[in-house]
This record gives sequence, structure tokens and C-alpha cells, in this order.
Amino acid sequence: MAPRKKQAPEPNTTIPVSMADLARELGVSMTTISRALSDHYSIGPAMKQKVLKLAKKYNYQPNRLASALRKGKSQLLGIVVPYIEGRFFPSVVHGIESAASKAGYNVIICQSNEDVAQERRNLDILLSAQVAGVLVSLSRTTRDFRHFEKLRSRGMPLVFFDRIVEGDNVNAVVLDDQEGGYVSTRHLIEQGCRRIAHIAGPQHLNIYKNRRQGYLDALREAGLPEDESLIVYTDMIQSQAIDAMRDLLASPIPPDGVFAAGDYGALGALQEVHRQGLRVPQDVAIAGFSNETFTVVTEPSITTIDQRCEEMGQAAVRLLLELIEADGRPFAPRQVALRPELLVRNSSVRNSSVRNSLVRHPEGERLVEAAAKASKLA
Amino acid sequence: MAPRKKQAPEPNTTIPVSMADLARELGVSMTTISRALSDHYSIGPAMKQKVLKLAKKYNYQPNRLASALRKGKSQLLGIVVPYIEGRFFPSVVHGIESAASKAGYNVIICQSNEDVAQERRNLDILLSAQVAGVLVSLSRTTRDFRHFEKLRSRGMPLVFFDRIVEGDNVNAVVLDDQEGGYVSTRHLIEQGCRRIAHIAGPQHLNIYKNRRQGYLDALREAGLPEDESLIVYTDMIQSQAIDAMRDLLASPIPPDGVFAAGDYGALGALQEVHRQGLRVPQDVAIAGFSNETFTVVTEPSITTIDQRCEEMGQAAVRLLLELIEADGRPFAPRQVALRPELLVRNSSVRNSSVRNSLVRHPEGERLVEAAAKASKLA
DNA sequence: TTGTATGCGTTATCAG
DNA sequence: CTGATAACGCATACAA
Repeated sequence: MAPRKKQAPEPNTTIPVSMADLARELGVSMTTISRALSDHYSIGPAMKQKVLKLAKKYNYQPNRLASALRKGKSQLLGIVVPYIEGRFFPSVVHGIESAASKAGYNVIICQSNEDVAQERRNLDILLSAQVAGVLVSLSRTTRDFRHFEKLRSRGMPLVFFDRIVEGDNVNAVVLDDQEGGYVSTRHLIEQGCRRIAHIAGPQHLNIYKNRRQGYLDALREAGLPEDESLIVYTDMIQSQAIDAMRDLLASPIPPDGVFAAGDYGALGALQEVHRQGLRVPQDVAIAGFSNETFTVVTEPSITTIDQRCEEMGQAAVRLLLELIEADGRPFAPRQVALRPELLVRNSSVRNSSVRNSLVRHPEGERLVEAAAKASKLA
Repeated sequence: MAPRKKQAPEPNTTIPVSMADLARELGVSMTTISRALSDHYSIGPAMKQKVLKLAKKYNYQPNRLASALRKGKSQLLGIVVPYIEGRFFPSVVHGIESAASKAGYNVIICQSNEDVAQERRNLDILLSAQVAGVLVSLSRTTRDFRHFEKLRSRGMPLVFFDRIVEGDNVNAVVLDDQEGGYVSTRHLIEQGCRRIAHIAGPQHLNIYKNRRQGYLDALREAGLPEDESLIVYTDMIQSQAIDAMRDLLASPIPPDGVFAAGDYGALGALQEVHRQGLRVPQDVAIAGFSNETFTVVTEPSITTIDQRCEEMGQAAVRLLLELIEADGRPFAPRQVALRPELLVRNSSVRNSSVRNSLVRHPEGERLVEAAAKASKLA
């Protein structure tokens, strides 16, 4: 029996209306109703109008569950991210939701909390929910990828973003970190730096490895020596960057520029340079990576790389929709690498004419205002 | 006809298995399968084991769509937020998702982009998706609340958070902003400030109105005069706060403390005080609001109010689940106000002994590390 | 152009 | 304790 409440309903309670109800009211078949509502070709315009009008009158809401059950595909996309915090993932999710909703899809969001087991469970849940496709950014503890095999065997469209399974048989969207390291370093070189240090992150993580490689590429291109003593490996946290910078400044020939593979590294470097009474960017120019919110509020503001978070989300959705539309037909997997954007700010600009024009760093202000807007109600 | 592909399936493609399949294989009825899987009381333990084993063998995944369709309720919660960016909303969503998934629910997330029309559309979509309940933070352009009436008439459980519909006939979770303004100001008073300015936000927004009221409460309690010339109204952005601070410092008796109703206000104040060669906190102590990420990286770090974002999400889910479980039975609406947490940092601590112990501001470091962790892969 | 009939996968009811 | 059956709301193959 239907679980419809037979008991006396609450005072102002409306019971939802179904296609069958509309059909009965109009004295036509459900088929007709269905066709009118889904804008099927074989439907008389007069009939269609009548149906639409009645639907509006009764405030008809299609039941997407029923539709999805029947069609075997819902209008839902699943997202699995390690967590929804910090600057990066929320922005990507923002991009995903926007792109998805524009295409008529909604998103179910799951957090793996950096835990493979939970990642696995999330995938199962999304399968159960009959989502049309899945977007995944890997948990840090994921070393074994069999659970994704399961999705594949079920024919579930799958796109990775940011933290991806390496290889050319997966669909994925990433930032071109190597390019990011390259343009940052080249920028420092263009500003006259000749001895550029690198505050590196953990090299088992691809992003940091690639940023370092980009740094080396730029040095090589400029004919500058690759000096391992100028590279300090850290966990990319502020305190370690401070130590790193202290060591670098204590060396016989201290650096005149620093490319940090993360903004917290750049921040630590900036603080230590200041502490030693040196000037940024005149004595040491600094560039970071990730466009953290704080990079525009430091004194001076920090040059950094924007990771195109929203674009990443959009690109991932685009790819996923293609995959969904392919509907099981052969589809050549694609890996998309987004071009990072160098945001030049005061921590790196030595040319004074350029510098003056940058003092107001408009893109920075935009960022600050956007962030202020984004922070609660402000 | 079922849309099951009749064409030759892809090489390693598995077709999903249903209860009917299991029933056939075991030679029992679907009813039995259903009961075994849903742990119904009237099922033999032997039978149950057999079924569970077979389910595992075939990797059975229940179809939640079918279940929800039949039961008239899904295991989905809907969230409508203005956007997923900045510090606040992502954290709340994080809290919501965690609490929901712990209770066996998943969340569909929708952005209104500060647009009532989209907010309305989102609610319709969520109704269509047959969610079990809805969590809403109002768009800024929402002045008319009839669309929520529709949810109510459908008996859809609804909880507001942060940006709520005022009144005691709604379920809502908010931060106690007045308390926040109060404890911040009292803290400044305890640090010896006797002339405390207030950088206020737009007063048509409740949060800012309430923070201002809390500020006044603290002054009154301490017997300090309420001086309107010490209150500057801004849109809570950095540039306006700089101007505000300049004016305040130019007055005949400049303030020795500033409570800003937002961290961007505190930041601007800090910068202007420094620019004028004054010291923070010795000459002017400063406190902000919202615990933005940058408040721990400024020099000095900024005392602020934590908004309990995650707790807010959790509380909202708790309330919503109660509502869902009440299942239409009379439920007295409840408004929950979370206690804000004062985070004392260097911008406000004048007592040197306390100050030294705070130089490392452990909660700040935790924050920084968490943020670093949260920023991409770091 | 419209109608009839059936099934998607699950669960509730009722009878054994 | 188990089974047969109907129904949730919708979409489609097929007949008219």
C-alpha cells in the first residue's frame, strides 16, 4: 500500500499531485501528460497548453526519483573530495556545482576525510544513488585503485580532478604545476634575480615535484646554474619556511629571490627576511603558489599563482558530461592541464615604474572584496 | 521496456544485480531478500546469513532510488547556500556533510548565488528530488518568504542557519553575534582600554546590528560612555576600515582600542595604526570578528571571534533530523544560538606576562597548519 | 496525435 | 517465519 498518510492531514497541508492525477482531471492518458510535460514531438499544441496550465494550477512537481528509476539514470552527479575546507576544494566545488546546475544536474557531495575506506564507501553510496557520473579527488591515503575499477565495470562515468590517478587511461583535470613553477621563476629572473632559491614541498607529492621541475626549467632556460644548496625541502608550513629562509640567508652568497612552492612557504620567507631587516622585494624578491587569501593582505602583498579552482571544476564537469553523453560508447580518455595564472604583486616587482602601477594591485583588491563578501554576510 | 542495454556490453562490464536476481538464485521470494537485507525482525538467522553472503558475492548494491520511491522519502538532505566560498559557508557545509553522513544521509548542495529566483528554483529541485529535509541560509535578496511556505505545506522539514527568517515559528541555528560583540569588547576593557571605537558593518544586516549591540552592552556594563563619535559605519571592507581608522586617530581624543565587527575591518585598522607609527596593541588594541585565515598571519596576529562554523552545521543537522523523525507530528520550533569563541591573539594583549605565553599562540598555529593542510595537497 | 500496458527495484500489506 | 502481490510515479514500445 501507498505510504500516503491516511490520517487527518495537518491543517494547511497540500498533497503532491502526480501525472496520474492530472490525467484523470483532464480525461486523457498519462502518456499524454508525460509527453506534454517533457515536450515530446508528437503532442498537439492545444493539448500541450492545457496540460501545462493544469500542471501549473496544481503546482505539479515531477518526481525525479521515479523518472530516474524508470530511465536508469538520475540527474545527479557525485563528488568525492577529501574535505570541504581551505581555499582550494570549496572553490572547485563551487565551479562544479555552477557548471552542473547550468546543465540541469545537481550534485551530491561526499567527503573522504583523507581516508581510503571512506572513499570506497562514498563510491558505493553514489552507485546506490544511481548518479549519472562521479567526480573524484583522491584521498591522500589512497594507494590502491581497485574501487575505481568497480565504477568502470559498472560503466559509471568518472573524472578525476587535482589529485588524480596517474596514467593516460583515465579522465582527469589538473593544474599544470610545472608550468606554474616555470612562469614564477621566469618572472623572478625577469625582475633581475640571479640567485633564486626554492622552498620546496614534499617531493612524493606530484604537485611539489612538478613545481620544482618548472623552477629548474626556468633556471636552465636562463642559463642560471642549478644549485641544490638553493633548494630547501619542507612540509610547506610557515614555521619550516622561516627556518629555511634563515639558513638560506646565512649562506655565503644569499639568494636575491625565492620561489616558494606554496604561499605558506612564501609567507614564512617574507617574515624572516623582514626580521633580518632586509627589504622585499629589493633585497629578496618572493613568489608563492596557490593564491591563498592572505597573500593580498600581507605587507607587501605576495606574488603567487592562481590555481584556477573554478575553471577546474567547470572543466571537470564538461568532461564528465561528454562522458555521460557518450553513454558507454568508446571514449578516448583525456587529461586536461589548466594553465596557471601568475598574479604579480608587490613582493616580487622591482622595476619601480611597474611597481607604482601595481601598488593598488587591482586583482588583489578584487580578491579581498570577494573574500570579504564571501565571509558570512558582510 | 527496460532501458537495459541489449547490445553487446563492453568487455569487462558487470550488470548490477537486483533483489529479484538474488531471490531467483536462492529460490526464495523477494520479500525474504528484502527482509534479510533490511534486518527485519521476522527473518531466520540462517536465511539471513545465506542472503547476506550471496549479496556480498554478487556485490549487490541496493537501489536507493527505488527504495526512496517506494517509501516516499529518500536518504538525502538538501542544502541551499548563497555560495560555496570564503571561510564561512564551506566550513558549515563541511559540518553538515559530516553530521549527515554519520546519520546515514547524503547531501545535495545548491547555490542561490544571492538570488531569490534561484533560491526558489533550488527549493523546487529539492522537492522534486524528494529530499528528506532542507537546510537553508537565505540569499541576500530574499525579502519575501512565500517559497518556504510551499515547503511547509508539503510537510517538508526545514531548518535555517546563519541567515535565517526571523521569528519564533521557524527552526533555526545562528551564532550569538551580540554575545560575540560583548565578549570582544569586554576583553578589550579588561586589557585596560577605556576609549574603545567600533568599526561597524551595514546595520540593516542583523549580524552587524547585533555585534554593535554587544559592544554597547559591554561598554554600559563597564560604566564607559556610549559615544557615537567612536562608531564608524562601513561596508566592512579593508579600504573603508583604513579610512575609518584615519578619522578616529585624527580625533581630539583618539581611541585606545578598536572592536571591528569583521576581520577585514580589523585588518584595515591595524594597517592604518601601523602606518601612523603607532603600536598594536600598546597604543591601540584591536579585535576583529570571524576568524578569517589571515588573522593568524598578520603581524601581530589579530584577536577575533570564531563563529563555530562546523558546530553550526552539526547543530542544524541535529535539529533537522529531529524534525524528520517527528514526521509531521507537532514539533515546537526551536532557535539555537551558538556561543561564539573569543580567540585572544597578540593584537589585543597588553599584559606582558600573558603576552609572552601567547607569542606562539598555539591555536593560531593549529589554524595555520590546518589551513596549510587544507590548501590543496600541501 | 493519443492511448494501453508494462516494468524500473523496492517495500508494505496481507494471507499462509 | 515466508510468500504472493500490489503499488510508488514515471517513461516508453507498441497498438490504434
